[in-house]
Amino acid sequence: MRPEDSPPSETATRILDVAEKLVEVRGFNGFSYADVSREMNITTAALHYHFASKADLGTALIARYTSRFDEALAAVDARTTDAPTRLRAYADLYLDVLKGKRMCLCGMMAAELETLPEPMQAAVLEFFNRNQAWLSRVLKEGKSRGTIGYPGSAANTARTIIGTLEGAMLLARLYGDVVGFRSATTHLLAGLGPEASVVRSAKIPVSSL
Amino acid sequence: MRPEDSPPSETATRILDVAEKLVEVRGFNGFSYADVSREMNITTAALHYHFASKADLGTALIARYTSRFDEALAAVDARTTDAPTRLRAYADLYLDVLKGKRMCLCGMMAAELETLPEPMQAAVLEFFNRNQAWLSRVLKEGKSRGTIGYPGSAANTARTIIGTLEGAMLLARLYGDVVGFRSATTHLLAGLGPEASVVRSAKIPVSSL
DNA sequence: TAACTTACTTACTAAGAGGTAAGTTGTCAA
DNA sequence: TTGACAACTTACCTCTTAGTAAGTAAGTTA
Repeated sequence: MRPEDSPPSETATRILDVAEKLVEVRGFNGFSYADVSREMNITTAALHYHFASKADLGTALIARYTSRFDEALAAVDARTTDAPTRLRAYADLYLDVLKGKRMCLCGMMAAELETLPEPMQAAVLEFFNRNQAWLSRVLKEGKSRGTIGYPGSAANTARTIIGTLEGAMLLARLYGDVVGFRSATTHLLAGLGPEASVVRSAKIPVSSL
Repeated sequence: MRPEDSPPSETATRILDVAEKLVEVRGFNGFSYADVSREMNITTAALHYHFASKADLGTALIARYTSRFDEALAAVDARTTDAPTRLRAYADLYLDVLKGKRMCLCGMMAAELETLPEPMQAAVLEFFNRNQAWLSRVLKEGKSRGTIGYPGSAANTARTIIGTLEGAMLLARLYGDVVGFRSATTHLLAGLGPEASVVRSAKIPVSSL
């Protein structure tokens, strides 16, 4: 077994690349070490050398995905201070993943959550918590500057945004078109205009409390 | 093997019940015949008697789920003619499934789509097509009566609605609360008020075309 | 140059997957 | 009362799964 905490070797990186694609297309329960090994001309034993167990591989996948997302969000922060533009940029991050019949890695794992080993479950939750925290921050800033509006709490709205984007990805992949994803994000962001702060006089009734 | 096209026996129904719950919690790739047999005090061979292959079981699951949904939609149609009320009722259908840490059966299978045998893939797509058709009809009726508004095509809006609800379920299950789901549906439906027909003067810029 | 490390391979194992063939039991119609 | 059938069980099979143990070739370090 290879030493821990050392910078990931080139092979380890390639394994993560192949495995990530497999998870995003087939899910964590939908691929095996054999699939990865086949695509790499390497034995499954070699995979175990780099990632002792499948759970370890899964945890590493989520960790890398999360930190990439963190970097992307930091880049968005650096690029603009305008909240609506930041939200649009956030939606575009999902768009990048979607190309190539893929789902968001963590969206996929969220669906399979109950079957995942506990450390992976915690890591998936952490990914969404970070997204929610970033979005909440942007939403609050936007509201205080009057560029954005939403009813209820920022945290709840953030969660709604994430859910909408994950769902839009699911459907876009199903129908094999990116156009549907675009219209969904447009609809979503349009609903976050400044006027949305006002609680709408519910034309559409709220059912059972 | 049992004769086909006969009305499903009581045992077959129970198998479907148990399997459906397993799929909604763990996914189609996340359970085995052994899991079902364990929960039923029956052998796996008996399962094969009722459903020759796992693919057959999966197809039967989707068929039953789809026809139940069809019935529910027909019931909504019978209950009210008001488009906004119909949409709210539609969202409430998802809410029923969500209780008990479950995902929509077909939402789950949509995530795993690439790993499913082709007949199941077709059946999943059919489920979403029917939902889209029903929603499109309701949306068009609502628009013509001025009770509902949306930009772009009814088909695209319908797909957005489905995606939003599926995504909201995913997140609600992840965080173990139904409240988030409610706020997501409220946000969604609020964005379908009559004034939404007007193409908004995009406060939030549309990025790359 | 001996000792150690890294990055693998070969060759295995146990458990679990989906699936099958043949036999058993109970019910019911002719 | 017999034979046919539905609804199973027992006892298997084969393949795939994750995982392991032992060995090896190519460096690297002391």
